Amino acid sequence: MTKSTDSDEAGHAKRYHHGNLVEALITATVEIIEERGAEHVSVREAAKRAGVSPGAPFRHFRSKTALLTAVAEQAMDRLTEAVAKAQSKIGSADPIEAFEAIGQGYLEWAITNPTHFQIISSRTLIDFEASDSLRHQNEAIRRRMIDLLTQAQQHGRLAPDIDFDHLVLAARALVYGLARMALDGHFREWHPSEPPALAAQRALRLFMSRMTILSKA
Amino acid sequence: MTKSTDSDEAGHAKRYHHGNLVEALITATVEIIEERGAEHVSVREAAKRAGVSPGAPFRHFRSKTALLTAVAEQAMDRLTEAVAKAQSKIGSADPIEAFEAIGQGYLEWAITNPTHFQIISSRTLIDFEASDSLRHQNEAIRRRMIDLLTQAQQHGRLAPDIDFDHLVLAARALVYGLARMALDGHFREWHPSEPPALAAQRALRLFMSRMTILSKA
DNA sequence: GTTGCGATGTAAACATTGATTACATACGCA
DNA sequence: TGCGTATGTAATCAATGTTTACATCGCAAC
Repeated sequence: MTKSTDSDEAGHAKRYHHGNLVEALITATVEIIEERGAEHVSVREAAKRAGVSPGAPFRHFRSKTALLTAVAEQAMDRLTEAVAKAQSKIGSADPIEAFEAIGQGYLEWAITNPTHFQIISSRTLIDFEASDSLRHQNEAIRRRMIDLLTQAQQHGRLAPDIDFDHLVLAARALVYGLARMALDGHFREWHPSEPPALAAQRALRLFMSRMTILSKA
Repeated sequence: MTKSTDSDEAGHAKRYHHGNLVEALITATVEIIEERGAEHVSVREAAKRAGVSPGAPFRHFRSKTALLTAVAEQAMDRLTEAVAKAQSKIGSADPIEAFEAIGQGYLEWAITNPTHFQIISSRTLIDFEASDSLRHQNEAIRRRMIDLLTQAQQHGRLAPDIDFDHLVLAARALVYGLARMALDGHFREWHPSEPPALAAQRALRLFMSRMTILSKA
């Protein structure tokens, strides 16, 4: 059978202008990260998958780093969304429960989406400082955590002798550490009957239970 | 001034055989990681710094990954040494104190030597599974942590209702998370008056104090 | 409609990189 | 002394990031 025009994999007619190259490049890049890891992304490969010439990506991204940063921004949007959803899911207004929900939402998302989490947490492949979106969303989550713990402290739900700043630091480090351990394959030696995501959840639960005071209700 | 022979930067006569190329390449690679990050190491650059042709490194390392893995092995040796020293430094035989000393030694080393820690914790640039040395030393530290907590439990120094496996996981995640946060620049927003290494120490101290029971002595 | 301009693509080129191959040299042991 | 093998060089290859000159399309103004 003959075709009047060339076509790409999806069967669309191959036009000179792609129409949605930015999105296509980001999608292709995510695919490559899934297959080979973020360190082994190549712009040319992404261009090829988008059905476009090697130079085309540079019309939209100043550099390879800029492309990867765009991927990170998309990923951060999804993380923020997942964290928000985890918070709204628990009806409770209890600040401790809300705080833990952030951690659980973060953890679940990071473990379920290792590809996206990998690109977010990398600071050598992307230009974190140059992206307002990345910095602001990161800061927003951090501030929300501090707010919730401040509320908890005011309600007498934290041990009075506890150092507030270092508790926040420990909580963030615990969640971040669990997520990165999952990503870096540190769970390979874990009990096979308990999935990593569940183990991480329980470690966080343990931490919260020892650091906080149960509500009187 | 005239020289009878060519010489390298250090002034040694340039011989056809380098004499200690393996070490020189590892050293050069560490330098490059310090300057540009582990992702941007190039074998050719390492060869140039060692005063040798671009193909020479491949006589000693099958691939770029193998070179980076060798760097990781050297780094892991030093980490093991630092952890051992931190343990011997505290005279106490108290298992809880020994456990915390491991964490503090690990943390201090990782924060003081970000370059070496970076290459150890990367799992996409090196071939962790292929290196007996890396796997064994990693496993040794992990086993030592479990041993110490087991002893602590037997001496009644852990809360009886605590889940042992998840405590070990949380402890490891906390230390690993703190180390990676320092490496990834997450401490930039921290109080300038308290250095990151100290803040991390205190977060770990807080964790330990809430998870364990004070000795009667 | 036609025109024309800016946005978006292509093709070709360049320097750099990881890796291989054929050849050169020198160390150390018989 | 002589020779084999470990270790180096030089040349080469394909892949990559990025730039430049040119081609094509989309769309607003006339």
